[in-house]
Amino acid sequence: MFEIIAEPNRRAILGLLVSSEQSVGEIERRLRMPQPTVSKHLRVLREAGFVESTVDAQRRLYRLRPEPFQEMDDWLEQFRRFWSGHVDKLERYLDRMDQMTQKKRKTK
Amino acid sequence: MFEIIAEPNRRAILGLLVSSEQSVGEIERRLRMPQPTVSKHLRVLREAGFVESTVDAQRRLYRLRPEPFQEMDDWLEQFRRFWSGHVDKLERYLDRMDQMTQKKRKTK
DNA sequence: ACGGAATATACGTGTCAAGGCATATATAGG
DNA sequence: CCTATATATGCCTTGACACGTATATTCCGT
Repeated sequence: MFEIIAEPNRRAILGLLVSSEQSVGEIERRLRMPQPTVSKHLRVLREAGFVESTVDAQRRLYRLRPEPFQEMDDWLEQFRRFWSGHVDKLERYLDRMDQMTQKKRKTK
Repeated sequence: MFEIIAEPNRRAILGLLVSSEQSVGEIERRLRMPQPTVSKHLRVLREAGFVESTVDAQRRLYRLRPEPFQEMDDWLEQFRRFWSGHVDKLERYLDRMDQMTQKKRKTK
């Protein structure tokens, strides 16, 4: 999942789709990306579950699926706790205490 | 930044460091990862700003820096709006309306 | 059927990053 | 200084993946 969004073009595509579903051609024009490139990235995104597509005549419309984003959000959650103000400062304080304790042991 | 966390070993390292700062050896033992591998990944993480290190005799202690996580969180924010309940349902509804309108145009 | 629009996919190429192994470097104690 | 511990880095290999070009496939109107 994280490997998927590591690619900048795919992030750009996702950024477009968050507004509304779009066809390959629309993505192509808005991002100035060659059509085969668009299709290839969309395939990756589709297979990874980030998007789903529907057929509209010759057009394929792509839209976001929320699940992978929720999973990423879950992963990020642990770090959010880490960086929220109070916890952050306390952790650093305790780490410093811990270091001092260890240094005392070493010098013994 | 996203390319950094695309690598599973690095995510694992970050997952360890969220609890408390650690030395290379501790990471090595907890993740059962060869020492040079740990060092290499830590270097990548350090250069990308995810971690910072301090020296404790022969040991290098690594700890998290919050900024990259905050940036990722910001990026995810747009999708959070997308998947929050009400907006999500409304969007889908509007998309369906949009599709119907287009189909009517086509058949005209 | 044919032609056109839209898109998916095949094929080939070049780049790059992860991992393994070896070695260099940093720090401290005796 | 020597020895020990801890870690960083060099070198090489290899597989993954993005991209460009070409072609195949899907769908529809006439």
